[in-house]
Amino acid sequence: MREAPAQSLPRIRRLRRSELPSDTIELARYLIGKTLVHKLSRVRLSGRIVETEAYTVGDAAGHAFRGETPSIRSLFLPRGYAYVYFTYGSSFMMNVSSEEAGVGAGVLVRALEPLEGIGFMERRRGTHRLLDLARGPGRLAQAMDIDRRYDGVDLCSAETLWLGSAVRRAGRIGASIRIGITRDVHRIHRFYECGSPFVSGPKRLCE
DNA sequence: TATGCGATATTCT
DNA sequence: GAATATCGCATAG
Repeated sequence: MREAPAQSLPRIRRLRRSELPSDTIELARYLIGKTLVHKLSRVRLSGRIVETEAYTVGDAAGHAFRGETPSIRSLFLPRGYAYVYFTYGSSFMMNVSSEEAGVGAGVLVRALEPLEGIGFMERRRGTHRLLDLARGPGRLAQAMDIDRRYDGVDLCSAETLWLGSAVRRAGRIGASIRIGITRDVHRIHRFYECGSPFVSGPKRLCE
């Protein structure tokens, strides 16, 4: 498998914090179509964000619901910081903090369309199936080599892991209930690019 | 395609 | 001890 030449992509510009909407749900929608970039010493990994979920203030499904503890402190940073945690004994997941300092809320990045470093992602994931590289939050973190080292980093200024501009306009954005939660299940806080095969979850949630 | 289950580790009760 | 913002494999249809 050969990698797509990076020069075929439009230049990816780092997003400034002032460009990020200061509301959790607006940020979740805004991030669809934007890029997540991880610069390693020899490769650059990047992918187009196609699926997110919002975990707002007062949301019983959100980790910040019961107040600040050391393990979730990154959710209480200003918008644009990474909150990375480990769960189910096997998966890391990455959120983007989404409110002002001291307020706990975030956006879970659930799926990417791989753009750069696809060979590296294939090796990390142990598969050559493009659709399975970053479809789902745990797979995404594994493909992008994201773990707790990145908990608390500023995605608007970090040298290694950052949010970038869109390489092409997002299609129509759909909304649905969220996946894998047991509390506040009714909230329509999941967003995705309609028709993208890189979106996770059952088909009935992708219309 | 859809559903079910076990694995696994960190955190909170 | 219980719960968990999941995954991958198994099985049935």
